[in-house]
Amino acid sequence: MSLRHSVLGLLVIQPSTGYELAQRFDRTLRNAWHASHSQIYPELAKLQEEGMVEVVGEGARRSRTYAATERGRQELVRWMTEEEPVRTQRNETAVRWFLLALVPPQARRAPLEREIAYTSAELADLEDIEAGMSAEQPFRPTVELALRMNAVMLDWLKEQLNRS
Amino acid sequence: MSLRHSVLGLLVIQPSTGYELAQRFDRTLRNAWHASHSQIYPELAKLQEEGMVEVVGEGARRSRTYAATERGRQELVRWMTEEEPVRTQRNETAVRWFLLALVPPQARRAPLEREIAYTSAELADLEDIEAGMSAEQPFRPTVELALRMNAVMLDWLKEQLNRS
DNA sequence: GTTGACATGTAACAAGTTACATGATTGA
DNA sequence: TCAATCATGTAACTTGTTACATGTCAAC
Repeated sequence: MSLRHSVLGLLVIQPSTGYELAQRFDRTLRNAWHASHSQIYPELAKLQEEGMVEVVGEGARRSRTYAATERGRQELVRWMTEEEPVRTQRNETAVRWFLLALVPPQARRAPLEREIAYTSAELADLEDIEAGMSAEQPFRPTVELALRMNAVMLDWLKEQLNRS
Repeated sequence: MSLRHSVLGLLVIQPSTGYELAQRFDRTLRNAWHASHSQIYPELAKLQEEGMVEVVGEGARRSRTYAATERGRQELVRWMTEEEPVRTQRNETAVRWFLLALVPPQARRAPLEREIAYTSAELADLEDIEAGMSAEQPFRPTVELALRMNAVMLDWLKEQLNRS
Protein backbone atom coordinates (compact mmCIF):
# COMPACT_ATOMS: atom_id res chain seq x y z
CA MET A 1 0.00 0.00 0.00
CA SER A 2 1.90 2.99 -1.32
CA LEU A 3 -1.08 5.30 -0.86
CA ARG A 4 -0.18 6.10 2.71
CA HIS A 5 3.49 6.77 2.03
CA SER A 6 2.69 8.84 -1.03
CA VAL A 7 0.35 10.99 1.05
CA LEU A 8 2.92 11.22 3.81
CA GLY A 9 5.62 12.19 1.34
CA LEU A 10 3.52 14.84 -0.35
CA LEU A 11 2.70 16.33 3.07
CA VAL A 12 6.36 16.38 4.06
CA ILE A 13 7.11 18.34 0.90
CA GLN A 14 4.23 20.72 1.42
CA PRO A 15 1.24 20.86 3.83
CA SER A 16 -2.01 20.53 1.88
CA THR A 17 -5.73 19.94 2.07
CA GLY A 18 -7.19 16.66 0.85
CA TYR A 19 -8.39 18.43 -2.23
CA GLU A 20 -4.93 19.76 -3.00
CA LEU A 21 -3.43 16.32 -2.45
CA ALA A 22 -5.74 14.88 -5.10
CA GLN A 23 -4.42 17.50 -7.53
CA ARG A 24 -0.82 16.89 -6.57
CA PHE A 25 -1.22 13.15 -7.16
CA ASP A 26 -2.37 13.95 -10.69
CA ARG A 27 0.37 16.48 -11.34
CA THR A 28 3.51 15.38 -9.59
CA LEU A 29 2.84 11.65 -9.17
CA ARG A 30 1.11 11.11 -12.55
CA ASN A 31 3.67 8.55 -13.64
CA ALA A 32 4.00 6.89 -10.26
CA TRP A 33 0.76 6.61 -8.29
CA HIS A 34 -2.85 7.58 -8.63
CA ALA A 35 -5.31 8.29 -5.83
CA SER A 36 -8.74 9.85 -5.91
CA HIS A 37 -10.29 12.00 -3.21
CA SER A 38 -12.52 9.15 -2.02
CA GLN A 39 -9.36 7.31 -1.01
CA ILE A 40 -7.43 10.32 0.23
CA TYR A 41 -9.88 11.62 2.82
CA PRO A 42 -10.26 8.33 4.72
CA GLU A 43 -6.49 7.81 4.58
CA LEU A 44 -5.85 11.27 6.05
CA ALA A 45 -8.25 10.43 8.89
CA LYS A 46 -6.38 7.18 9.58
CA LEU A 47 -2.98 8.88 9.43
CA GLN A 48 -4.19 11.56 11.83
CA GLU A 49 -5.49 8.94 14.27
CA GLU A 50 -2.04 7.33 14.20
CA GLY A 51 -0.29 10.64 14.81
CA MET A 52 1.46 10.66 11.42
CA VAL A 53 -0.22 13.86 10.22
CA GLU A 54 -1.90 16.79 11.94
CA VAL A 55 -4.19 19.65 11.00
CA VAL A 56 -2.13 22.83 10.80
CA GLY A 57 -4.76 25.21 9.51
CA GLU A 58 -8.38 25.67 8.58
CA GLY A 59 -9.48 27.79 5.66
CA ALA A 60 -12.49 28.73 3.65
CA ARG A 61 -15.15 26.13 2.77
CA ARG A 62 -14.43 23.99 5.82
CA SER A 63 -11.03 23.07 4.41
CA ARG A 64 -8.32 21.63 6.63
CA THR A 65 -4.63 21.79 5.82
CA TYR A 66 -2.64 18.76 6.96
CA ALA A 67 1.08 18.44 7.58
CA ALA A 68 3.28 15.46 8.42
CA THR A 69 4.28 15.18 12.06
CA GLU A 70 7.76 14.15 13.25
CA ARG A 71 6.41 10.62 13.62
CA GLY A 72 5.11 10.71 10.07
CA ARG A 73 8.48 11.90 8.79
CA GLN A 74 10.23 9.10 10.65
CA GLU A 75 7.81 6.51 9.30
CA LEU A 76 8.49 7.72 5.78
CA VAL A 77 12.26 7.39 6.18
CA ARG A 78 11.83 3.96 7.77
CA TRP A 79 9.70 2.85 4.82
CA MET A 80 12.20 4.22 2.31
CA THR A 81 15.26 2.64 3.90
CA GLU A 82 14.06 -0.53 5.60
CA GLU A 83 11.03 -1.88 3.82
CA GLU A 84 11.46 -4.17 0.83
CA PRO A 85 9.99 -2.45 -2.26
CA VAL A 86 7.01 -4.05 -3.96
CA ARG A 87 7.96 -4.28 -7.63
CA THR A 88 4.57 -5.00 -9.18
CA GLN A 89 3.44 -2.35 -11.63
CA ARG A 90 0.20 -1.43 -13.30
CA ASN A 91 0.45 0.74 -16.36
CA GLU A 92 -2.13 0.34 -19.09
CA THR A 93 -0.15 2.50 -21.48
CA ALA A 94 2.79 0.08 -21.22
CA VAL A 95 0.44 -2.85 -21.88
CA ARG A 96 -0.84 -1.12 -25.01
CA TRP A 97 2.65 -0.39 -26.31
CA PHE A 98 3.63 -3.99 -25.73
CA LEU A 99 0.58 -5.25 -27.63
CA LEU A 100 1.07 -2.87 -30.58
CA ALA A 101 2.72 -5.64 -32.60
CA LEU A 102 -0.59 -7.53 -32.57
CA VAL A 103 -2.46 -4.75 -34.36
CA PRO A 104 -2.37 -5.17 -38.16
CA PRO A 105 0.09 -2.61 -39.66
CA GLN A 106 -2.69 -0.67 -41.44
CA ALA A 107 -4.53 -0.16 -38.13
CA ARG A 108 -1.36 0.72 -36.21
CA ARG A 109 -1.10 4.36 -37.30
CA ALA A 110 -4.09 5.63 -35.32
CA PRO A 111 -3.04 4.31 -31.90
CA LEU A 112 0.58 5.28 -32.56
CA GLU A 113 -0.37 8.85 -33.43
CA ARG A 114 -2.54 9.07 -30.32
CA GLU A 115 0.39 7.89 -28.17
CA ILE A 116 2.77 10.32 -29.85
CA ALA A 117 0.37 13.18 -29.17
CA TYR A 118 0.01 12.11 -25.55
CA THR A 119 3.72 11.68 -24.96
CA SER A 120 4.61 14.95 -26.70
CA ALA A 121 2.17 16.79 -24.43
CA GLU A 122 3.69 15.11 -21.36
CA LEU A 123 7.15 16.07 -22.52
CA ALA A 124 6.14 19.70 -23.12
CA ASP A 125 4.58 19.76 -19.66
CA LEU A 126 7.77 18.46 -18.07
CA GLU A 127 9.86 21.01 -19.98
CA ASP A 128 7.66 23.79 -18.58
CA ILE A 129 8.04 22.42 -15.07
CA GLU A 130 11.80 22.14 -15.46
CA ALA A 131 12.06 25.69 -16.84
CA GLY A 132 10.30 27.05 -13.76
CA MET A 133 12.59 25.22 -11.35
CA SER A 134 15.80 26.54 -9.83
CA ALA A 135 18.91 24.34 -10.08
CA GLU A 136 18.94 23.63 -6.34
CA GLN A 137 15.33 22.44 -6.06
CA PRO A 138 15.47 19.03 -4.36
CA PHE A 139 12.95 17.59 -6.83
CA ARG A 140 14.70 18.75 -9.95
CA PRO A 141 16.41 15.34 -10.44
CA THR A 142 13.00 13.64 -10.47
CA VAL A 143 11.78 15.95 -13.21
CA GLU A 144 14.98 15.34 -15.15
CA LEU A 145 14.48 11.59 -14.99
CA ALA A 146 10.88 11.88 -16.19
CA LEU A 147 12.08 14.16 -18.97
CA ARG A 148 14.71 11.69 -20.17
CA MET A 149 12.29 8.77 -20.02
CA ASN A 150 9.65 10.65 -21.97
CA ALA A 151 12.20 11.64 -24.59
CA VAL A 152 13.22 7.99 -25.04
CA MET A 153 9.56 6.98 -25.28
CA LEU A 154 8.74 9.64 -27.85
CA ASP A 155 11.72 8.63 -30.00
CA TRP A 156 10.65 5.02 -29.86
CA LEU A 157 7.06 5.81 -30.81
CA LYS A 158 8.25 7.83 -33.81
CA GLU A 159 10.46 4.94 -34.91
CA GLN A 160 7.50 2.60 -34.71
CA LEU A 161 5.40 4.99 -36.77
CA ASN A 162 8.12 5.23 -39.45
CA ARG A 163 8.19 1.46 -39.71
CA SER A 164 4.48 1.00 -40.27
CA MET B 1 -9.47 -3.38 -16.49
CA SER B 2 -6.36 -4.28 -18.45
CA LEU B 3 -6.27 -7.78 -17.03
CA ARG B 4 -8.57 -9.17 -19.67
CA HIS B 5 -6.79 -7.53 -22.59
CA SER B 6 -3.40 -8.51 -21.25
CA VAL B 7 -4.54 -12.13 -21.03
CA LEU B 8 -6.09 -11.91 -24.48
CA GLY B 9 -2.89 -10.40 -25.89
CA LEU B 10 -0.64 -13.00 -24.33
CA LEU B 11 -2.88 -15.74 -25.73
CA VAL B 12 -2.80 -14.21 -29.21
CA ILE B 13 1.01 -14.26 -29.05
CA GLN B 14 1.12 -17.83 -27.76
CA PRO B 15 -1.51 -20.29 -26.47
CA SER B 16 -0.85 -21.08 -22.81
CA THR B 17 -2.19 -22.64 -19.66
CA GLY B 18 -3.24 -20.42 -16.76
CA TYR B 19 -0.07 -21.39 -14.98
CA GLU B 20 2.07 -20.35 -17.95
CA LEU B 21 0.18 -17.07 -18.20
CA ALA B 22 1.07 -16.24 -14.60
CA GLN B 23 4.74 -16.79 -15.47
CA ARG B 24 4.48 -14.73 -18.65
CA PHE B 25 2.94 -11.83 -16.75
CA ASP B 26 5.97 -11.83 -14.46
CA ARG B 27 8.47 -12.16 -17.28
CA THR B 28 7.21 -10.25 -20.26
CA LEU B 29 4.77 -7.84 -18.62
CA ARG B 30 6.86 -7.17 -15.45
CA ASN B 31 7.03 -3.45 -16.17
CA ALA B 32 3.46 -3.16 -17.42
CA TRP B 33 0.94 -5.30 -15.57
CA HIS B 34 0.85 -7.84 -12.79
CA ALA B 35 -1.65 -10.64 -12.32
CA SER B 36 -1.58 -13.64 -10.04
CA HIS B 37 -3.07 -17.05 -10.76
CA SER B 38 -6.04 -16.40 -8.49
CA GLN B 39 -7.08 -13.65 -10.88
CA ILE B 40 -6.07 -15.40 -14.09
CA TYR B 41 -8.11 -18.58 -13.71
CA PRO B 42 -11.47 -16.87 -13.13
CA GLU B 43 -10.72 -14.42 -15.96
CA LEU B 44 -9.98 -17.30 -18.36
CA ALA B 45 -13.32 -18.86 -17.41
CA LYS B 46 -15.15 -15.59 -18.12
CA LEU B 47 -13.32 -15.07 -21.42
CA GLN B 48 -14.19 -18.62 -22.47
CA GLU B 49 -17.86 -18.07 -21.61
CA GLU B 50 -17.82 -14.99 -23.82
CA GLY B 51 -16.18 -16.85 -26.69
CA MET B 52 -12.98 -14.80 -26.57
CA VAL B 53 -10.73 -17.77 -25.77
CA GLU B 54 -11.02 -21.53 -26.20
CA VAL B 55 -9.32 -24.64 -24.90
CA VAL B 56 -7.02 -25.97 -27.61
CA GLY B 57 -5.36 -28.76 -25.72
CA GLU B 58 -5.21 -30.70 -22.51
CA GLY B 59 -1.97 -31.92 -21.04
CA ALA B 60 -0.52 -33.56 -18.00
CA ARG B 61 -1.75 -32.65 -14.51
CA ARG B 62 -5.23 -31.63 -15.70
CA SER B 63 -3.75 -28.63 -17.51
CA ARG B 64 -5.69 -26.85 -20.23
CA THR B 65 -4.05 -24.77 -22.91
CA TYR B 66 -6.10 -21.76 -24.01
CA ALA B 67 -5.87 -19.78 -27.22
CA ALA B 68 -7.59 -16.58 -28.34
CA THR B 69 -10.50 -17.08 -30.76
CA GLU B 70 -11.16 -14.85 -33.77
CA ARG B 71 -13.63 -12.93 -31.61
CA GLY B 72 -10.96 -12.47 -28.96
CA ARG B 73 -8.49 -11.22 -31.54
CA GLN B 74 -11.06 -8.74 -32.84
CA GLU B 75 -11.87 -7.52 -29.34
CA LEU B 76 -8.18 -6.92 -28.71
CA VAL B 77 -7.78 -4.83 -31.87
CA ARG B 78 -10.97 -2.91 -31.05
CA TRP B 79 -9.63 -2.15 -27.58
CA MET B 80 -6.25 -1.06 -28.94
CA THR B 81 -7.64 1.21 -31.64
CA GLU B 82 -10.98 2.49 -30.34
CA GLU B 83 -10.94 2.56 -26.58
CA GLU B 84 -9.56 5.61 -24.78
CA PRO B 85 -6.49 4.54 -22.76
CA VAL B 86 -6.65 4.81 -18.98
CA ARG B 87 -3.53 6.74 -18.01
CA THR B 88 -3.45 6.07 -14.28
CA GLN B 89 -0.33 4.27 -13.14
CA ARG B 90 0.73 2.42 -10.04
CA ASN B 91 4.44 1.91 -9.58
CA GLU B 92 5.84 1.83 -6.08
CA THR B 93 9.41 2.00 -7.35
CA ALA B 94 8.63 5.32 -9.05
CA VAL B 95 7.08 6.63 -5.82
CA ARG B 96 10.26 5.69 -3.93
CA TRP B 97 12.53 7.38 -6.45
CA PHE B 98 10.41 10.50 -6.28
CA LEU B 99 10.58 10.57 -2.49
CA LEU B 100 14.35 9.97 -2.35
CA ALA B 101 14.95 13.69 -1.83
CA LEU B 102 13.14 13.45 1.53
CA VAL B 103 15.61 10.93 2.92
CA PRO B 104 18.52 12.62 4.72
CA PRO B 105 21.68 12.40 2.52
CA GLN B 106 23.49 10.06 4.97
CA ALA B 107 20.59 7.56 4.77
CA ARG B 108 20.24 7.83 0.99
CA ARG B 109 23.10 5.50 0.03
CA ALA B 110 21.41 2.28 1.14
CA PRO B 111 18.17 2.66 -0.84
CA LEU B 112 20.10 4.02 -3.84
CA GLU B 113 22.44 1.04 -3.88
CA ARG B 114 19.49 -1.33 -3.60
CA GLU B 115 17.82 0.36 -6.58
CA ILE B 116 21.03 0.28 -8.61
CA ALA B 117 21.38 -3.45 -7.92
CA TYR B 118 17.78 -4.05 -8.92
CA THR B 119 17.95 -1.98 -12.10
CA SER B 120 21.29 -3.49 -13.15
CA ALA B 121 19.80 -6.95 -12.82
CA GLU B 122 16.78 -5.93 -14.90
CA LEU B 123 19.06 -4.47 -17.54
CA ALA B 124 21.19 -7.62 -17.67
CA ASP B 125 18.03 -9.68 -18.01
CA LEU B 126 16.80 -7.57 -20.90
CA GLU B 127 20.19 -7.82 -22.61
CA ASP B 128 19.98 -11.62 -22.41
CA ILE B 129 16.47 -11.55 -23.85
CA GLU B 130 17.55 -9.25 -26.68
CA ALA B 131 20.59 -11.40 -27.46
CA GLY B 132 18.35 -14.44 -27.90
CA MET B 133 15.96 -12.65 -30.26
CA SER B 134 16.17 -12.53 -34.04
CA ALA B 135 15.99 -9.11 -35.71
CA GLU B 136 12.57 -9.84 -37.21
CA GLN B 137 10.84 -10.86 -33.97
CA PRO B 138 7.71 -8.71 -33.70
CA PHE B 139 8.37 -8.04 -30.01
CA ARG B 140 11.95 -6.96 -30.40
CA PRO B 141 11.00 -3.25 -30.40
CA THR B 142 9.33 -3.68 -27.02
CA VAL B 143 12.48 -5.17 -25.55
CA GLU B 144 14.53 -2.38 -27.08
CA LEU B 145 12.32 0.24 -25.45
CA ALA B 146 12.59 -1.44 -22.05
CA LEU B 147 16.34 -1.65 -22.55
CA ARG B 148 16.68 2.07 -23.29
CA MET B 149 14.45 3.04 -20.38
CA ASN B 150 16.38 0.87 -17.97
CA ALA B 151 19.67 2.32 -19.20
CA VAL B 152 18.37 5.85 -18.57
CA MET B 153 17.18 4.84 -15.11
CA LEU B 154 20.46 3.21 -14.18
CA ASP B 155 22.43 6.29 -15.30
CA TRP B 156 20.16 8.51 -13.24
CA LEU B 157 20.50 6.36 -10.13
CA LYS B 158 24.29 6.42 -10.42
CA GLU B 159 24.22 10.20 -10.74
CA GLN B 160 22.12 10.43 -7.60
CA LEU B 161 24.57 8.18 -5.77
CA ASN B 162 27.52 10.33 -6.83
CA ARG B 163 25.79 13.41 -5.49
CA SER B 164 25.11 12.02 -2.03
C1' DG C 1 9.77 -41.62 -0.55
C1' DT C 2 10.18 -36.95 -0.65
C1' DT C 3 11.12 -32.51 -2.50
C1' DG C 4 10.06 -29.13 -5.85
C1' DA C 5 7.89 -27.54 -9.79
C1' DC C 6 3.58 -27.93 -12.24
C1' DA C 7 -1.33 -27.03 -12.16
C1' DT C 8 -5.95 -25.36 -10.80
C1' DG C 9 -9.17 -23.57 -7.91
C1' DT C 10 -11.87 -20.77 -3.97
C1' DA C 11 -12.59 -17.65 0.12
C1' DA C 12 -11.63 -13.81 2.95
C1' DC C 13 -9.86 -9.58 2.92
C1' DA C 14 -7.78 -5.13 1.26
C1' DA C 15 -7.45 -1.57 -2.09
C1' DG C 16 -9.36 1.21 -5.62
C1' DT C 17 -13.32 3.20 -8.63
C1' DT C 18 -17.62 5.23 -9.56
C1' DA C 19 -21.58 7.19 -8.14
C1' DC C 20 -24.11 9.70 -4.89
C1' DA C 21 -24.45 13.62 -1.69
C1' DT C 22 -23.82 18.13 0.17
C1' DG C 23 -22.39 22.68 0.69
C1' DA C 24 -19.17 27.15 0.16
C1' DT C 25 -17.04 30.65 -2.58
C1' DT C 26 -15.70 33.14 -6.70
C1' DG C 27 -16.30 35.39 -10.91
C1' DA C 28 -18.98 36.41 -15.00
C1' DT D 1 -28.13 34.26 -10.47
C1' DC D 2 -25.69 30.87 -12.62
C1' DA D 3 -21.74 28.11 -13.60
C1' DA D 4 -17.40 26.58 -12.27
C1' DT D 5 -14.34 25.34 -8.94
C1' DC D 6 -13.29 24.40 -4.26
C1' DA D 7 -13.98 21.14 -0.59
C1' DT D 8 -15.32 17.03 2.01
C1' DG D 9 -17.52 12.90 2.74
C1' DT D 10 -19.90 8.00 2.19
C1' DA D 11 -21.83 3.74 -0.20
C1' DA D 12 -21.87 0.25 -3.57
C1' DC D 13 -19.23 -2.08 -6.45
C1' DT D 14 -15.01 -3.93 -8.82
C1' DT D 15 -10.41 -5.29 -8.77
C1' DG D 16 -6.47 -7.30 -6.68
C1' DT D 17 -3.92 -9.89 -2.72
C1' DT D 18 -3.12 -13.43 0.51
C1' DA D 19 -4.20 -17.55 2.37
C1' DC D 20 -6.19 -21.91 2.06
C1' DA D 21 -6.91 -26.25 -0.48
C1' DT D 22 -5.93 -30.06 -3.42
C1' DG D 23 -3.71 -32.96 -6.51
C1' DT D 24 0.03 -34.49 -10.41
C1' DC D 25 4.40 -35.58 -12.07
C1' DA D 26 9.54 -35.80 -12.49
C1' DA D 27 13.94 -36.23 -10.61
C1' DC D 28 16.88 -37.49 -6.91
